Amino acid sequence: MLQINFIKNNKEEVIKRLAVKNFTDINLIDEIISLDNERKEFQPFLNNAQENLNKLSRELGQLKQKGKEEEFQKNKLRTNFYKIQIEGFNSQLKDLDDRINHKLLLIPNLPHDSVPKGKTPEENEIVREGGKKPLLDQQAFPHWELAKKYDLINFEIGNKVTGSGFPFYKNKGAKLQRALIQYFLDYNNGAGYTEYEPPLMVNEASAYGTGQLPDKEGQMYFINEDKFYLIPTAEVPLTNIYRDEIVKENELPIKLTGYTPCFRREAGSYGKDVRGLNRLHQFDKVEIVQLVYPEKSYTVLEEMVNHVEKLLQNLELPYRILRLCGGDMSFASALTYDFEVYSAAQPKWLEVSSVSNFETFQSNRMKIRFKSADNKMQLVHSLNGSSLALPRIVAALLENNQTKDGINLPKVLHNYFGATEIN
RNA sequence: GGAGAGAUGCCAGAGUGGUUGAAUGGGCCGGUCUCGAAAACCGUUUCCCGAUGAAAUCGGGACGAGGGUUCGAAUCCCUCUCUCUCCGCCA
Repeated sequence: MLQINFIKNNKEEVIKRLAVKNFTDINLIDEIISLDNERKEFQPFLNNAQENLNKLSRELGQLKQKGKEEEFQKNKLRTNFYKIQIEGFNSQLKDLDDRINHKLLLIPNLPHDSVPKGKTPEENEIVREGGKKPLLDQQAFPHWELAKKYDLINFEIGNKVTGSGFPFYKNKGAKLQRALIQYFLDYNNGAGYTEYEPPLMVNEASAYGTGQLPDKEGQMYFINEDKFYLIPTAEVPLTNIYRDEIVKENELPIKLTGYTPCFRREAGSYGKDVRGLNRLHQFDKVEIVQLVYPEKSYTVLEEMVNHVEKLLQNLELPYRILRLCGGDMSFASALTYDFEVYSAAQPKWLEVSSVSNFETFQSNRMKIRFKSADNKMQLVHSLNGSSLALPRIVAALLENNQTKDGINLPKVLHNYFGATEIN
Protein backbone atom coordinates (compact mmCIF):
# COMPACT_ATOMS: atom_id res chain seq x y z
CA MET A 1 0.00 0.00 0.00
CA LEU A 2 1.32 3.40 -0.95
CA GLN A 3 1.81 6.07 1.69
CA ILE A 4 -0.81 8.74 1.42
CA ASN A 5 1.54 11.61 2.04
CA PHE A 6 3.72 10.44 -0.80
CA ILE A 7 0.73 10.41 -3.14
CA LYS A 8 -0.25 13.91 -2.07
CA ASN A 9 3.21 15.36 -2.44
CA ASN A 10 3.99 13.65 -5.72
CA LYS A 11 0.66 13.39 -7.45
CA GLU A 12 1.87 13.99 -11.00
CA GLU A 13 4.71 11.55 -10.66
CA VAL A 14 2.41 8.93 -9.13
CA ILE A 15 -0.02 9.23 -12.03
CA LYS A 16 2.78 9.05 -14.56
CA ARG A 17 4.36 6.00 -13.04
CA LEU A 18 1.10 4.16 -12.51
CA ALA A 19 0.42 4.58 -16.21
CA VAL A 20 3.40 2.29 -16.83
CA LYS A 21 1.43 -0.37 -15.00
CA ASN A 22 -1.57 0.52 -17.15
CA PHE A 23 -3.34 1.96 -14.15
CA THR A 24 -5.23 5.03 -15.30
CA ASP A 25 -7.90 5.62 -12.69
CA ILE A 26 -6.90 9.18 -11.91
CA ASN A 27 -10.25 9.80 -10.27
CA LEU A 28 -9.34 7.36 -7.56
CA ILE A 29 -6.19 9.31 -6.78
CA ASP A 30 -8.13 12.56 -6.63
CA GLU A 31 -10.74 11.00 -4.40
CA ILE A 32 -8.13 9.75 -1.99
CA ILE A 33 -6.44 13.12 -1.79
CA SER A 34 -9.64 15.03 -1.21
CA LEU A 35 -10.85 12.50 1.35
CA ASP A 36 -7.59 12.82 3.21
CA ASN A 37 -7.80 16.59 3.14
CA GLU A 38 -11.27 16.30 4.55
CA ARG A 39 -9.97 14.02 7.25
CA LYS A 40 -7.27 16.49 8.19
CA GLU A 41 -9.77 19.32 8.44
CA PHE A 42 -11.94 17.19 10.58
CA GLN A 43 -9.43 15.91 13.05
CA PRO A 44 -9.03 19.17 15.04
CA PHE A 45 -12.76 19.34 15.69
CA LEU A 46 -12.69 15.95 17.29
CA ASN A 47 -9.52 16.71 19.21
CA ASN A 48 -11.03 19.92 20.52
CA ALA A 49 -14.22 18.32 21.69
CA GLN A 50 -12.19 15.60 23.38
CA GLU A 51 -10.01 18.14 25.06
CA ASN A 52 -13.01 19.99 26.42
CA LEU A 53 -14.56 16.85 27.73
CA ASN A 54 -11.30 15.74 29.32
CA LYS A 55 -10.94 19.07 31.11
CA LEU A 56 -14.49 19.01 32.33
CA SER A 57 -14.14 15.45 33.54
CA ARG A 58 -11.09 16.38 35.56
CA GLU A 59 -12.98 19.26 37.15
CA LEU A 60 -15.86 16.99 37.95
CA GLY A 61 -13.50 14.57 39.56
CA GLN A 62 -12.22 17.26 41.85
CA LEU A 63 -15.71 18.41 42.81
CA LYS A 64 -16.60 14.84 43.66
CA GLN A 65 -13.54 14.45 45.82
CA LYS A 66 -14.31 17.64 47.70
CA GLY A 67 -17.83 16.39 48.21
CA LYS A 68 -19.51 19.25 46.35
CA GLU A 69 -22.34 17.09 45.15
CA GLU A 70 -24.65 19.89 44.04
CA GLU A 71 -22.08 21.59 41.86
CA PHE A 72 -21.06 18.22 40.49
CA GLN A 73 -24.58 17.40 39.36
CA LYS A 74 -25.02 20.82 37.79
CA ASN A 75 -21.81 20.63 35.77
CA LYS A 76 -22.30 17.05 34.82
CA LEU A 77 -25.06 18.08 32.45
CA ARG A 78 -22.57 20.09 30.43
CA THR A 79 -20.79 16.92 29.32
CA ASN A 80 -23.72 15.82 27.22
CA PHE A 81 -23.05 18.50 24.69
CA TYR A 82 -19.49 17.33 24.12
CA LYS A 83 -20.44 13.71 24.12
CA ILE A 84 -22.89 14.19 21.32
CA GLN A 85 -20.32 16.21 19.41
CA ILE A 86 -17.65 13.61 19.87
CA GLU A 87 -19.90 10.79 18.83
CA GLY A 88 -20.76 12.57 15.60
CA PHE A 89 -17.19 13.55 14.78
CA ASN A 90 -15.96 10.11 15.61
CA SER A 91 -18.28 8.29 13.29
CA GLN A 92 -17.58 10.71 10.47
CA LEU A 93 -13.86 10.37 10.96
CA LYS A 94 -14.06 6.61 11.06
CA ASP A 95 -16.12 6.64 7.93
CA LEU A 96 -13.50 8.79 6.20
CA ASP A 97 -10.67 6.55 7.38
CA ASP A 98 -12.43 3.46 6.10
CA ARG A 99 -13.08 4.99 2.72
CA ILE A 100 -9.50 6.20 2.38
CA ASN A 101 -8.11 2.82 3.34
CA HIS A 102 -10.44 0.96 1.07
CA LYS A 103 -9.41 3.10 -1.89
CA LEU A 104 -5.72 3.01 -1.06
CA LEU A 105 -5.80 -0.76 -1.21
CA LEU A 106 -6.85 -0.52 -4.84
CA ILE A 107 -3.72 1.34 -5.92
CA PRO A 108 -0.84 -0.82 -7.09
CA ASN A 109 2.76 -0.17 -6.22
CA LEU A 110 4.65 2.31 -8.37
CA PRO A 111 6.94 0.68 -10.90
CA HIS A 112 10.62 1.53 -10.79
CA ASP A 113 12.02 3.85 -13.48
CA SER A 114 13.61 0.96 -15.29
CA VAL A 115 10.34 -0.91 -15.80
CA PRO A 116 9.50 -1.09 -19.50
CA LYS A 117 6.04 -0.09 -20.70
CA GLY A 118 3.90 -2.89 -22.01
CA LYS A 119 0.79 -4.91 -21.49
CA THR A 120 1.60 -8.52 -22.30
CA PRO A 121 4.38 -10.97 -21.42
CA GLU A 122 5.71 -10.55 -24.96
CA GLU A 123 6.76 -7.04 -24.02
CA ASN A 124 8.99 -8.15 -21.17
CA GLU A 125 12.60 -7.24 -21.68
CA ILE A 126 15.18 -9.99 -21.98
CA VAL A 127 18.07 -8.91 -19.79
CA ARG A 128 20.41 -11.79 -20.58
CA GLU A 129 20.56 -15.44 -21.40
CA GLY A 130 22.91 -18.10 -20.15
CA GLY A 131 23.62 -21.79 -20.37
CA LYS A 132 23.44 -23.95 -23.44
CA LYS A 133 20.33 -25.35 -25.04
CA PRO A 134 20.82 -29.08 -25.56
CA LEU A 135 20.54 -30.76 -28.94
CA LEU A 136 17.94 -33.45 -28.56
CA ASP A 137 16.96 -36.29 -30.83
CA GLN A 138 13.83 -35.98 -32.89
CA GLN A 139 12.12 -38.48 -30.63
CA ALA A 140 13.05 -36.77 -27.38
CA PHE A 141 10.33 -37.13 -24.76
CA PRO A 142 8.56 -34.41 -22.83
CA HIS A 143 8.96 -34.76 -19.08
CA TRP A 144 5.57 -36.33 -18.44
CA GLU A 145 6.57 -39.22 -20.70
CA LEU A 146 9.95 -39.50 -19.00
CA ALA A 147 8.30 -39.38 -15.59
CA LYS A 148 6.20 -42.33 -16.60
CA LYS A 149 9.04 -44.22 -18.26
CA TYR A 150 11.22 -44.08 -15.15
CA ASP A 151 8.29 -44.22 -12.72
CA LEU A 152 9.15 -40.87 -11.13
CA ILE A 153 5.82 -39.11 -10.93
CA ASN A 154 2.31 -40.49 -10.99
CA PHE A 155 -0.30 -37.99 -12.05
CA GLU A 156 -3.17 -40.50 -12.31
CA ILE A 157 -3.01 -41.55 -8.69
CA GLY A 158 -2.94 -37.88 -7.75
CA ASN A 159 -6.11 -37.36 -9.78
CA LYS A 160 -7.79 -40.17 -7.94
CA VAL A 161 -6.64 -39.39 -4.43
CA THR A 162 -7.03 -35.61 -4.58
CA GLY A 163 -7.57 -34.10 -8.00
CA SER A 164 -5.72 -32.81 -11.00
CA GLY A 165 -2.64 -30.79 -10.21
CA PHE A 166 -1.73 -32.91 -7.18
CA PRO A 167 0.82 -35.44 -8.42
CA PHE A 168 2.51 -38.20 -6.47
CA TYR A 169 6.28 -38.19 -6.68
CA LYS A 170 7.62 -41.70 -6.41
CA ASN A 171 10.89 -43.58 -6.04
CA LYS A 172 13.73 -41.60 -7.60
CA GLY A 173 11.25 -38.87 -8.47
CA ALA A 174 10.56 -38.35 -4.77
CA LYS A 175 14.22 -38.56 -3.95
CA LEU A 176 15.03 -35.94 -6.57
CA GLN A 177 12.60 -33.56 -4.87
CA ARG A 178 14.33 -34.15 -1.57
CA ALA A 179 17.76 -33.66 -3.12
CA LEU A 180 16.78 -30.39 -4.79
CA ILE A 181 15.19 -28.95 -1.65
CA GLN A 182 18.22 -29.86 0.40
CA TYR A 183 20.61 -28.42 -2.14
CA PHE A 184 18.66 -25.16 -2.52
CA LEU A 185 18.45 -24.63 1.22
CA ASP A 186 22.15 -25.33 1.70
CA TYR A 187 22.97 -22.96 -1.11
CA ASN A 188 20.84 -20.20 0.48
CA ASN A 189 22.28 -20.87 3.94
CA GLY A 190 25.70 -20.47 2.42
CA ALA A 191 24.74 -16.99 1.27
CA GLY A 192 23.68 -15.97 4.79
CA TYR A 193 19.95 -16.69 4.70
CA THR A 194 18.49 -17.98 7.95
CA GLU A 195 16.46 -21.11 7.45
CA TYR A 196 12.87 -21.40 8.67
CA GLU A 197 10.27 -24.08 8.41
CA PRO A 198 7.08 -22.03 8.63
CA PRO A 199 3.43 -22.99 9.05
CA LEU A 200 1.61 -23.84 5.85
CA MET A 201 -1.52 -21.99 6.88
CA VAL A 202 -1.81 -18.35 7.83
CA ASN A 203 -4.49 -16.13 9.27
CA GLU A 204 -6.30 -13.34 7.53
CA ALA A 205 -4.03 -10.56 8.78
CA SER A 206 -1.00 -12.28 7.31
CA ALA A 207 -2.68 -12.75 3.96
CA TYR A 208 -3.40 -9.02 3.93
CA GLY A 209 0.13 -8.21 4.97
CA THR A 210 1.83 -9.59 1.91
CA GLY A 211 -0.98 -8.49 -0.40
CA GLN A 212 -2.77 -11.75 -1.23
CA LEU A 213 -5.90 -10.19 0.20
CA PRO A 214 -8.13 -8.44 -0.52
CA ASP A 215 -8.17 -9.05 -4.25
CA LYS A 216 -6.56 -12.45 -4.78
CA GLU A 217 -8.86 -14.31 -2.47
CA GLY A 218 -9.84 -16.84 -5.11
CA GLN A 219 -6.27 -18.01 -5.62
CA MET A 220 -5.89 -19.37 -2.13
CA TYR A 221 -7.34 -22.48 -0.51
CA PHE A 222 -9.32 -21.51 2.54
CA ILE A 223 -10.12 -23.48 5.68
CA ASN A 224 -13.50 -22.10 6.57
CA GLU A 225 -13.77 -23.59 10.02
CA ASP A 226 -10.66 -21.86 11.33
CA LYS A 227 -10.43 -18.99 8.85
CA PHE A 228 -6.96 -20.06 7.70
CA TYR A 229 -5.48 -19.71 4.26
CA LEU A 230 -3.15 -22.30 2.76
CA ILE A 231 -0.04 -20.44 1.76
CA PRO A 232 0.52 -19.82 -1.96
CA THR A 233 4.22 -19.23 -1.21
CA ALA A 234 6.56 -19.19 1.79
CA GLU A 235 6.85 -15.44 1.25
CA VAL A 236 3.63 -15.05 3.21
CA PRO A 237 4.62 -16.65 6.53
CA LEU A 238 8.26 -15.59 6.26
CA THR A 239 7.62 -11.90 5.69
CA ASN A 240 4.83 -11.83 8.25
CA ILE A 241 7.26 -12.92 10.96
CA TYR A 242 8.09 -9.24 11.15
CA ARG A 243 4.60 -7.80 10.84
CA ASP A 244 4.04 -5.02 13.41
CA GLU A 245 7.65 -5.21 14.52
CA ILE A 246 10.16 -2.45 14.99
CA VAL A 247 13.49 -4.08 14.24
CA LYS A 248 16.84 -2.89 15.50
CA GLU A 249 18.92 -1.10 12.95
CA ASN A 250 21.81 -3.49 13.39
CA GLU A 251 19.54 -6.45 12.58
CA LEU A 252 19.31 -5.30 8.96
CA PRO A 253 19.55 -6.81 6.47
CA ILE A 254 17.25 -9.63 7.57
CA LYS A 255 17.70 -12.61 5.25
CA LEU A 256 15.28 -15.53 5.42
CA THR A 257 14.85 -18.73 3.50
CA GLY A 258 12.41 -21.56 3.80
CA TYR A 259 11.11 -24.59 2.01
CA THR A 260 7.36 -25.13 1.84
CA PRO A 261 4.80 -26.72 -0.37
CA CYS A 262 2.79 -24.00 -2.11
CA PHE A 263 -0.93 -24.22 -2.73
CA ARG A 264 -2.63 -22.45 -5.60
CA ARG A 265 -6.18 -22.84 -6.74
CA GLU A 266 -5.42 -21.16 -10.09
CA ALA A 267 -8.93 -21.57 -11.43
CA GLY A 268 -9.39 -22.63 -15.00
CA SER A 269 -7.00 -23.34 -17.85
CA TYR A 270 -6.52 -26.88 -19.13
CA GLY A 271 -4.60 -28.22 -22.09
CA LYS A 272 -1.04 -28.33 -23.19
CA ASP A 273 0.07 -25.27 -21.23
CA VAL A 274 -0.62 -27.04 -17.99
CA ARG A 275 0.46 -30.55 -18.87
CA GLY A 276 2.69 -32.50 -16.58
CA LEU A 277 4.54 -30.33 -14.12
CA ASN A 278 3.95 -27.05 -15.91
CA ARG A 279 1.25 -25.91 -13.56
CA LEU A 280 0.14 -27.53 -10.33
CA HIS A 281 -2.15 -26.86 -7.40
CA GLN A 282 0.51 -28.03 -4.99
CA PHE A 283 4.23 -27.73 -5.59
CA ASP A 284 7.45 -27.42 -3.65
CA LYS A 285 9.43 -24.22 -3.52
CA VAL A 286 12.33 -22.75 -1.63
CA GLU A 287 11.93 -19.04 -1.09
CA ILE A 288 14.28 -16.22 -0.10
CA VAL A 289 13.14 -13.01 1.59
CA GLN A 290 15.07 -9.93 2.61
CA LEU A 291 14.18 -6.90 4.72
CA VAL A 292 16.71 -4.15 4.11
CA TYR A 293 17.63 -0.47 4.40
CA PRO A 294 15.61 1.52 1.91
CA GLU A 295 18.69 2.94 0.19
CA LYS A 296 20.13 -0.48 -0.34
CA SER A 297 17.17 -2.34 -1.77
CA TYR A 298 18.13 -2.10 -5.44
CA THR A 299 21.66 -3.26 -4.78
CA VAL A 300 20.16 -6.16 -2.84
CA LEU A 301 17.80 -6.89 -5.72
CA GLU A 302 20.78 -7.27 -8.06
CA GLU A 303 22.48 -9.44 -5.48
CA MET A 304 19.44 -11.69 -5.29
CA VAL A 305 19.25 -11.90 -9.07
CA ASN A 306 22.89 -12.96 -9.19
CA HIS A 307 22.25 -15.45 -6.42
CA VAL A 308 19.46 -17.16 -8.37
CA GLU A 309 21.37 -16.95 -11.62
CA LYS A 310 24.33 -18.76 -10.10
CA LEU A 311 22.00 -21.45 -8.87
CA LEU A 312 20.70 -22.04 -12.40
CA GLN A 313 24.25 -22.12 -13.70
CA ASN A 314 25.12 -24.72 -11.08
CA LEU A 315 22.19 -26.79 -12.30
CA GLU A 316 23.61 -26.43 -15.81
CA LEU A 317 20.29 -25.32 -17.25
CA PRO A 318 19.77 -22.90 -20.14
CA TYR A 319 18.06 -19.84 -18.70
CA ARG A 320 17.11 -16.29 -19.43
CA ILE A 321 16.37 -13.34 -17.20
CA LEU A 322 13.48 -11.03 -18.01
CA ARG A 323 12.68 -7.61 -16.68
CA LEU A 324 8.91 -7.60 -16.48
CA CYS A 325 6.99 -4.88 -18.23
CA GLY A 326 4.42 -2.79 -16.37
CA GLY A 327 1.49 -4.90 -17.50
CA ASP A 328 2.99 -8.23 -16.45
CA MET A 329 4.18 -7.16 -13.01
CA SER A 330 2.39 -8.02 -9.83
CA PHE A 331 0.27 -5.51 -7.99
CA ALA A 332 2.72 -5.09 -5.13
CA SER A 333 6.02 -5.08 -6.99
CA ALA A 334 8.18 -2.11 -7.97
CA LEU A 335 10.59 -4.12 -10.09
CA THR A 336 10.52 -7.81 -10.97
CA TYR A 337 12.96 -10.09 -12.70
CA ASP A 338 11.60 -13.40 -13.91
CA PHE A 339 13.84 -16.37 -14.51
CA GLU A 340 12.92 -18.88 -17.14
CA VAL A 341 14.60 -22.16 -17.99
CA TYR A 342 14.41 -23.77 -21.38
CA SER A 343 12.70 -27.11 -21.30
CA ALA A 344 13.97 -28.58 -24.53
CA ALA A 345 11.48 -31.28 -25.39
CA GLN A 346 8.26 -29.30 -25.10
CA PRO A 347 10.05 -27.06 -26.22
CA LYS A 348 9.27 -24.09 -24.07
CA TRP A 349 10.59 -21.43 -21.69
CA LEU A 350 9.25 -22.05 -18.19
CA GLU A 351 9.20 -19.54 -15.36
CA VAL A 352 11.06 -20.91 -12.36
CA SER A 353 11.71 -17.84 -10.27
CA SER A 354 10.49 -14.33 -9.80
CA VAL A 355 12.63 -11.89 -7.86
CA SER A 356 11.03 -8.62 -6.79
CA ASN A 357 11.59 -5.46 -4.84
CA PHE A 358 8.43 -4.26 -3.12
CA GLU A 359 10.08 -1.20 -1.60
CA THR A 360 7.72 -0.07 1.20
CA PHE A 361 4.54 -1.44 -0.35
CA GLN A 362 4.43 -4.51 1.89
CA SER A 363 6.19 -3.01 4.88
CA ASN A 364 3.70 -0.15 4.97
CA ARG A 365 0.85 -2.62 5.21
CA MET A 366 2.69 -4.69 7.75
CA LYS A 367 4.26 -1.80 9.65
CA ILE A 368 7.73 -3.32 9.53
CA ARG A 369 9.96 -0.49 10.68
CA PHE A 370 13.33 0.34 12.09
CA LYS A 371 14.74 3.34 13.89
CA SER A 372 17.55 4.90 11.93
CA ALA A 373 20.69 6.47 13.37
CA ASP A 374 19.05 9.91 13.41
CA ASN A 375 16.28 8.41 15.53
CA LYS A 376 13.64 8.47 12.82
CA MET A 377 11.11 5.72 12.34
CA GLN A 378 11.38 4.30 8.83
CA LEU A 379 9.76 1.51 6.85
CA VAL A 380 12.09 -1.21 5.64
CA HIS A 381 12.13 -2.34 2.04
CA SER A 382 11.09 -5.92 1.41
CA LEU A 383 12.24 -8.22 -1.37
CA ASN A 384 11.71 -11.83 -2.21
CA GLY A 385 12.38 -14.43 -4.81
CA SER A 386 12.18 -18.13 -5.47
CA SER A 387 15.33 -20.11 -5.22
CA LEU A 388 13.81 -22.15 -6.62
CA ALA A 389 10.40 -23.57 -7.55
CA LEU A 390 10.86 -27.27 -8.14
CA PRO A 391 8.44 -28.66 -10.71
CA ARG A 392 9.61 -26.77 -13.77
CA ILE A 393 13.23 -27.26 -12.77
CA VAL A 394 12.50 -30.97 -12.68
CA ALA A 395 10.79 -30.75 -16.07
CA ALA A 396 13.82 -29.07 -17.60
CA LEU A 397 16.30 -31.40 -15.90
CA LEU A 398 14.48 -34.44 -17.19
CA GLU A 399 13.94 -33.19 -20.71
CA ASN A 400 17.30 -31.53 -21.28
CA ASN A 401 19.45 -34.29 -19.85
CA GLN A 402 17.73 -37.32 -21.30
CA THR A 403 19.76 -39.95 -23.08
CA LYS A 404 18.74 -43.29 -24.48
CA ASP A 405 19.42 -45.03 -21.19
CA GLY A 406 18.64 -42.51 -18.56
CA ILE A 407 18.78 -38.94 -17.33
CA ASN A 408 22.09 -37.38 -16.37
CA LEU A 409 22.03 -35.15 -13.35
CA PRO A 410 24.17 -32.03 -12.91
CA LYS A 411 27.27 -32.43 -10.74
CA VAL A 412 25.95 -30.38 -7.83
CA LEU A 413 23.18 -32.89 -7.28
CA HIS A 414 25.23 -36.07 -7.33
CA ASN A 415 25.92 -36.17 -3.62
CA TYR A 416 22.44 -35.02 -2.66
CA PHE A 417 20.80 -37.55 -4.95
CA GLY A 418 23.26 -40.32 -4.25
CA ALA A 419 23.79 -41.12 -7.93
CA THR A 420 24.87 -39.41 -11.13
CA GLU A 421 21.86 -40.35 -13.17
CA ILE A 422 18.30 -41.56 -13.13
CA ASN A 423 17.72 -44.81 -14.96
C1' G B 1 -12.75 -31.12 24.06
C1' G B 2 -13.63 -29.89 29.81
C1' A B 3 -12.20 -26.77 34.34
C1' G B 4 -9.47 -22.67 36.17
C1' A B 5 -5.89 -18.46 35.93
C1' G B 6 -3.90 -14.67 33.11
C1' A B 7 -2.41 -10.81 28.94
C1' U B 8 0.48 -3.64 31.37
C1' G B 9 6.54 -0.11 28.30
C1' C B 10 12.91 -3.32 25.66
C1' C B 11 12.42 -7.15 30.06
C1' A B 12 10.52 -8.34 35.00
C1' G B 13 6.58 -6.37 37.60
C1' A B 14 3.08 -2.68 40.59
C1' G B 15 -1.42 -0.40 39.76
C1' U B 16 -8.50 -2.72 40.70
C1' G B 17 -12.87 3.86 38.62
C1' G B 18 -10.28 10.34 38.86
C1' U B 19 -3.90 15.25 37.09
C1' U B 20 -1.11 7.16 35.66
C1' G B 21 1.64 7.03 29.35
C1' A B 22 1.79 4.51 33.70
C1' A B 23 5.39 3.05 40.62
C1' U B 24 9.75 0.02 41.38
C1' G B 25 13.86 -2.93 39.64
C1' G B 26 16.77 -4.32 35.44
C1' G B 27 18.41 -3.29 30.44
C1' C B 28 19.64 0.45 26.64
C1' C B 29 21.69 5.24 25.58
C1' G B 30 24.11 9.86 27.46
C1' G B 31 26.90 12.21 31.46
C1' U B 32 30.09 12.66 36.15
C1' C B 33 34.31 9.91 38.13
C1' U B 34 38.69 7.00 35.72
C1' C B 35 44.74 6.34 31.97
C1' G B 36 40.72 2.90 30.59
C1' A B 37 36.98 -0.20 32.56
C1' A B 38 33.89 -1.86 36.63
C1' A B 39 31.23 0.12 40.72
C1' A B 40 28.65 4.39 42.37
C1' C B 41 25.83 8.70 41.27
C1' C B 42 22.86 11.88 37.79
C1' G B 43 19.93 12.10 33.47
C1' U B 44 17.40 9.95 29.27
C1' U B 45 14.52 6.08 26.98
C1' U B 46 6.90 3.83 23.56
C1' C B 47 4.13 4.42 19.22
C1' C B 48 0.20 6.65 16.02
C1' C B 49 -2.75 11.08 14.33
C1' G B 50 -3.18 16.47 14.06
C1' A B 51 -1.28 21.83 14.53
C1' U B 52 1.69 23.52 6.14
C1' G B 53 7.96 20.69 6.24
C1' A B 54 11.98 20.12 10.29
C1' A B 55 13.15 20.93 15.61
C1' A B 56 10.94 22.39 20.04
C1' U B 57 6.16 22.64 21.97
C1' C B 58 0.92 21.78 22.34
C1' G B 59 -3.72 18.79 21.62
C1' G B 60 -5.92 13.87 20.75
C1' G B 61 -5.48 8.48 20.83
C1' A B 62 -3.26 3.69 22.29
C1' C B 63 -2.16 -0.81 28.94
C1' G B 64 -3.81 -8.28 23.78
C1' A B 65 -8.14 -6.90 19.81
C1' G B 66 -13.13 -5.12 19.27
C1' G B 67 -17.57 -3.35 21.60
C1' G B 68 -20.28 -1.53 26.14
C1' U B 69 -21.21 1.01 31.14
C1' U B 70 -19.58 5.96 33.21
C1' C B 71 -18.95 12.99 33.62
C1' G B 72 -14.30 10.00 33.78
C1' A B 73 -11.74 3.09 32.37
C1' A B 74 -5.23 -0.09 32.55
C1' U B 75 -8.98 -0.69 36.48
C1' C B 76 -16.20 -2.66 35.84
C1' C B 77 -19.24 -5.67 31.88
C1' C B 78 -19.57 -8.51 27.01
C1' U B 79 -17.30 -10.93 22.62
C1' C B 80 -12.90 -12.62 20.32
C1' U B 81 -7.60 -13.92 20.13
C1' C B 82 -3.49 -15.72 22.59
C1' U B 83 -0.67 -17.72 26.99
C1' C B 84 -0.25 -20.74 31.42
C1' U B 85 -2.01 -24.84 34.96
C1' C B 86 -4.93 -29.35 35.62
C1' C B 87 -7.94 -33.24 33.16
C1' G B 88 -9.19 -35.80 28.51
C1' C B 89 -7.55 -37.17 23.56
C1' C B 90 -3.35 -37.76 20.44
C1' A B 91 1.65 -38.20 16.09
